[in-house]
Amino acid sequence: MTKGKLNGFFESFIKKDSLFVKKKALQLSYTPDQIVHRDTELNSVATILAPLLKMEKPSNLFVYGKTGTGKTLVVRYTCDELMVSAKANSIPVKIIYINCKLKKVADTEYRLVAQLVRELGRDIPATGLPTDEIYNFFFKLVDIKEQILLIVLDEIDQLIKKAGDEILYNMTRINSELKNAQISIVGISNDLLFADSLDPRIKSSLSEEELVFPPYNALQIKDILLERVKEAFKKGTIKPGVIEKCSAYAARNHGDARRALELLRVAGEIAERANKKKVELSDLDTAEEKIEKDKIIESVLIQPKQFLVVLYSVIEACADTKEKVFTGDVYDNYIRFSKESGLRPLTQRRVSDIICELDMLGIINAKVISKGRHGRMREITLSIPNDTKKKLYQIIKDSIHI
DNA sequence: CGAGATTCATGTGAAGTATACCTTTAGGCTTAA
DNA sequence: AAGCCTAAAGGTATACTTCACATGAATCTCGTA
Repeated sequence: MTKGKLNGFFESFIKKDSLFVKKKALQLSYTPDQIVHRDTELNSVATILAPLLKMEKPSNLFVYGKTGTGKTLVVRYTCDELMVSAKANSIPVKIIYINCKLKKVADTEYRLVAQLVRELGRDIPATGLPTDEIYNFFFKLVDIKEQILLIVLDEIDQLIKKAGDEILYNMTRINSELKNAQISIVGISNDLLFADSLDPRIKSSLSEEELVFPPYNALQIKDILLERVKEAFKKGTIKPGVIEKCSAYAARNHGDARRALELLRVAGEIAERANKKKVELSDLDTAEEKIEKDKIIESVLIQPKQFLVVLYSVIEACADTKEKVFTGDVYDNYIRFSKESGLRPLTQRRVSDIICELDMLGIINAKVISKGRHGRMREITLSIPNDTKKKLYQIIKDSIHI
C-alpha cells in the first residue's frame, strides 16, 4: 500500500468539526449531575440506604422496573453520593456494583462470589476452587474490620434464572456469620414478576423494601433528552422535531429512556459521518434500524462457536422451507456444518439446550409442540428482520469458515 | 362413531465424563553456612 | 540445614455426553350404536 494514502483522510477527519461536544453524555454508563423526573424514587432509595452513614445496616432493597426506567441510574447515583458523604466523614462503607447479565462474569454462584472477592481487591482463579472456599475468602476479606458492605446486583433475575435462588439464600445468611461487618443487598430486576418465582423465605428476607419504577411518559423522556442534549451536542445541531419524535418513539416502547438516548446518539453519529451540519428526522429512522441490527449481531457474536453453528443451521433451514422449522431439520444441518467447519459435533441433547438458550437470548423463537403421531419437537422461527438475518448469515459464515 | 390405547420424535432430568485449572505436598536440587 | 522449584496427587467448576424416562396430540383399534 502506498504510504500516506490515508493521511488525507485522517487529516480531514481531525479538522472536520464534530456535532458533539461531549458524546459521553449520551452513553448508557453516564451519570448526569441532574436526574429529572425521578425525585420520589431518588428520595426513597436515599432514605432506605441512609442508615449506612450511621453504621447501621440498611434494609435489603429490591428495585423493579422495565428497561430504561432509570433504575440503575438512580441506584448508582445514590451510591455515588453516599460514598462521597461516607468518605467525607470517614465512615467505613464499601459499595460493590455487579451486573449479573455479563456472561462469564457473574452468571453462576461461583463466578458471582469470585467477582465479589475480586472487587474487594484480591484475584481469584476462574475455576479450580471449591465454592465454599470462595465464600471463605469473601468472609475474611469483608470481616477484617467493622464496615458496611452494600452489594448492588443489577439484572439479578438473569442470574437467578440461570443459577437458582440458593445464591440469594446464602447471601442473606452471610450476615449471621459475620462478626464485624454487615452486608446489605440491593437487587435490580427488569422482570416485574421475578419475585413471585422466588422461595418465599428468600423473598421476605431479601426484599425488606421494594420499589417499583414506572415507565417514563413521552414528556418526561423529552425533558431527559433535552437535558442530555444540552451537554452532548453543539448548540443548534439538532433540527426541531427530532427530539420530539425520538421521545414519542421511546414512549411507545414502554417508556424506555435508554433507547431514546441511544437513538439520538446513533442518529448524531450517522449525521456526522454524512457530513451534515444538523441531525435530521430521517437520521432517526436510519439510526433505529442500525441499533436494532447492531444489537442483535453483537449479542450473537459474543456467543461460543457452537452456538453460532447452531444458529447458522437454523437460518439455513429457515431459508429452505420458509418460516417454521423443527429440531430435526436443524440438527441435520448442524451435523453437516459442524463437520464442514471442523468442529466436533455435539449431541442432540446439547444442541437442544443450545436452541433453548438462543431462544432465551431472543434471537430465535422456539416453542415445543406435539405433532401427535409424528412426535414432539420444537417449532423454531427466527425473530430477526430479514436484512439483519442476511448480514448475520454472512458474518457467521465468515467467522466459522464454512 | 367415539373412548381409550398406541406411537413417534424429541423434550428433559439425572448422573457421569472430559477438560482445564486450582492448591497442597513431598521429593529433589541448589545454595550458603 | 534451609530454601526453592517441580511434579504428582487430590480437588473443583463447567461444558458436554449418556442413559432413561416423560410428553402429548395425531392415529389406530375395537367395542358399541
